[in-house]
Amino acid sequence: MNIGEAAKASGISAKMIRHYEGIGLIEQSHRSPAGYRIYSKNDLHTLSFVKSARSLGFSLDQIKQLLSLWQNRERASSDVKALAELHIKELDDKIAELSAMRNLLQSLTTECHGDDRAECPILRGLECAKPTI
Amino acid sequence: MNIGEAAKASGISAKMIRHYEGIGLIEQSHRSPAGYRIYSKNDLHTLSFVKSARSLGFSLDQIKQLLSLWQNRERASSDVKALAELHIKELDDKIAELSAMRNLLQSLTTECHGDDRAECPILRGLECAKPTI
DNA sequence: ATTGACCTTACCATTATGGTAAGGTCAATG
DNA sequence: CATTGACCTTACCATAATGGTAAGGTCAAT
Repeated sequence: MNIGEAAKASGISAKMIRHYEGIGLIEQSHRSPAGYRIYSKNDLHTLSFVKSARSLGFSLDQIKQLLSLWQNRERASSDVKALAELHIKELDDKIAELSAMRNLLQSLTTECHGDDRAECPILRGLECAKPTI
Repeated sequence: MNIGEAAKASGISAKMIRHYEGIGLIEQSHRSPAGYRIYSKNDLHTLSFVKSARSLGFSLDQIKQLLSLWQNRERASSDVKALAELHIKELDDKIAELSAMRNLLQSLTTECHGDDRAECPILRGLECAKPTI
C-alpha cells in the first residue's frame, strides 16, 4: 500500500505521515525497490491509532507515550489512565480559559448598540479590561 | 519610559513589544539618542489595549483591526461589534470542539479500571475511535 | 574606571500542519 | 516503444505567538 492510499485510509495526510516518521513518532516504513514507502495492514492500524489520538487532542508527545503503552503487553492500565486524566485536565483548563474569555467578551458585546455611532462599550472595555485569568 | 518599564506596566514582555513593532501592529516607537526605545503615556495606553485584546483571545490580525477602529473617531460601533461577534463564534466553536474531545475521553477513562492489568478501554477506544467532529 | 542592569539586533526554537519545487516512477494509452 | 498523467521522493519555506540566547552597546552608581 502506497503512502497515498495509507493517507486516504487513515485520514492522516501523506505529508504528515512522512513527518511522523521523520520525528520518530512511527517507525520507518518499508520501501519498494524504487524507494516508495509501503504500508502493511499493521502499519495502517498504527496510523489509525495516531489519528484517533490526535482527534482527542493528544499532543504528538503524548501519542508517543500512548503508542508505547499500546504496544507493550506488560503495561498497566493505570499508566494509560494517568495520561488520559492529565489530558482531560489540560482540556478542562483550556475550556475554562476560553469560556472566561467568551463570557467577558459576550457581556461587552451585549452592551454595544452596534449602530453607526462611534461610542462603543467593547472598545471602552478593552481600554481597561481586567485579565481573564 | 524604557521598554522594560513599558513591559512591566503593560504586562507585555519587552520581547513581544519589539515583535509587535516589527510586524507593524504598533507604530515604531521614538528612540533616545543612544537608540533606546522610548514610550509615552499614550504608547502605554495602546500597549494596554493590545494586552487586553490578547487576554480576550483576539489574534494579532484582529487586534490590528480593533486598533484601527479604536483610533478612528468616525468608526461605527457596529463594525466593532461584528468583529467581537465573529470572535465569540470562534471561541464557541473551539470550546465545542474541546468539550467533545473531553467528553469522549472522559467516558473512555471512566470505563478504565486503572490498575496493574493490561486491559484498557482507553487504548481499545483509540484503536477504533470515531472522529470527534 | 569599573560594574551590573539594562538596552540593541540577529538568530534559533517551539507545535502541528500545509505549500511548493525539482525530480524520479509507474501504469496506461497511442 | 514513447508519451502522459498521476503518483512518489526529498528539501526547503510558511504559518501564529512566544520564548531563548548571544554578542555587543549604554547608563548610572560606586
